[in-house]
Amino acid sequence: MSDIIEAYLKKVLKQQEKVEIRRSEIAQLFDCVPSQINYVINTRFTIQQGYLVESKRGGGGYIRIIKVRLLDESDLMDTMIEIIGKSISERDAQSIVQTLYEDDIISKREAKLMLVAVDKTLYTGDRIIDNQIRANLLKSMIANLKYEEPRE
Amino acid sequence: MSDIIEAYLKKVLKQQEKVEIRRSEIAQLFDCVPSQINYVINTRFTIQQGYLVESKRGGGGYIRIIKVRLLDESDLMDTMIEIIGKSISERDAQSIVQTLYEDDIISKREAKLMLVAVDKTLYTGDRIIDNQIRANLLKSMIANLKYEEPRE
DNA sequence: ATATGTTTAGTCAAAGTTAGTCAAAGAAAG
DNA sequence: CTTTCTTTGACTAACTTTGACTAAACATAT
Repeated sequence: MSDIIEAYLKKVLKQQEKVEIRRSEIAQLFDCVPSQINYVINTRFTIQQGYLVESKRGGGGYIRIIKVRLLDESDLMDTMIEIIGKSISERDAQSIVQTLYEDDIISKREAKLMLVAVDKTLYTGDRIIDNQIRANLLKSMIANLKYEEPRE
Repeated sequence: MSDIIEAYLKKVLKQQEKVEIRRSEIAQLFDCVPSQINYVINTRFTIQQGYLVESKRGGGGYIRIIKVRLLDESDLMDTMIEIIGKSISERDAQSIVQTLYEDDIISKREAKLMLVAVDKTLYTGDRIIDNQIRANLLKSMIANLKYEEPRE
């Protein structure tokens, strides 16, 4: 179900940069509870994945999803480094790598390398420490790409 | 039993390069416990045998097996993985990356990424643990470069 | 202006649905 | 007889669905 709703919204976003919905309407359209829409947005339309979400409650309320595409690669990478901060989950890290790949900043092989570097099973086993190591690695890798000649 | 399930999956993969199953369905089809499917996958669809496996749990979960093409240099890479073992120093790791680059197995950018991933300052600070993490990362990275996925 | 009611969306935790792990038991091979 | 491979199932982990409760914005009456 979540996958279907995600696909629907992304399809719209392929043609427009922005989509505005009424939560209850979409819920009704797909015959699910309204909060499922929040679940989809929280898991598939995060800033790490390159989406911005705005909403308003009350009469005339809405949820707006905007596909953000930073003009400059360097800006995008700076923003990502900021988002990563001191600690990051495996899932969020994967989203960031995915976004870099989709925005054509890294190749598929580079993406694979970065995904490996971010894999939780390879570190210490302690959640908190692992999230910090992951943040360190990911930030360093991205920073490194910034100062290298563009690929190909 | 395992052989039968293996044969079934490989038959599908002869025609499709990719197969997606629901673990419980296949288990039911062959009248075995679900975890038997994991056994088959772990013993017969490894990366050494040229298969990539992806999966997702929860509602709409799946197991996906993808047939990949191994690179010509994959034997050399296997040797490197063996040499790395359970633990490796930063210096030794650097020379392995260097070798990969000189042998034209990885690009300059890929080398840079790997060198970052192998940098001691990014881990825990404990030398023994760091050497283990480094070995895990490096082996996993090399293993992931061994194959090429079919087109999307 | 303020209070009250209505209409939205947000949160969170419990329940539900998959797949993963691991070790003990059983079977087959050497 | 011993070793290795396979089968099984109890337990765990990850992801999704659901719904009761909360919060915010707007509308209306006082």
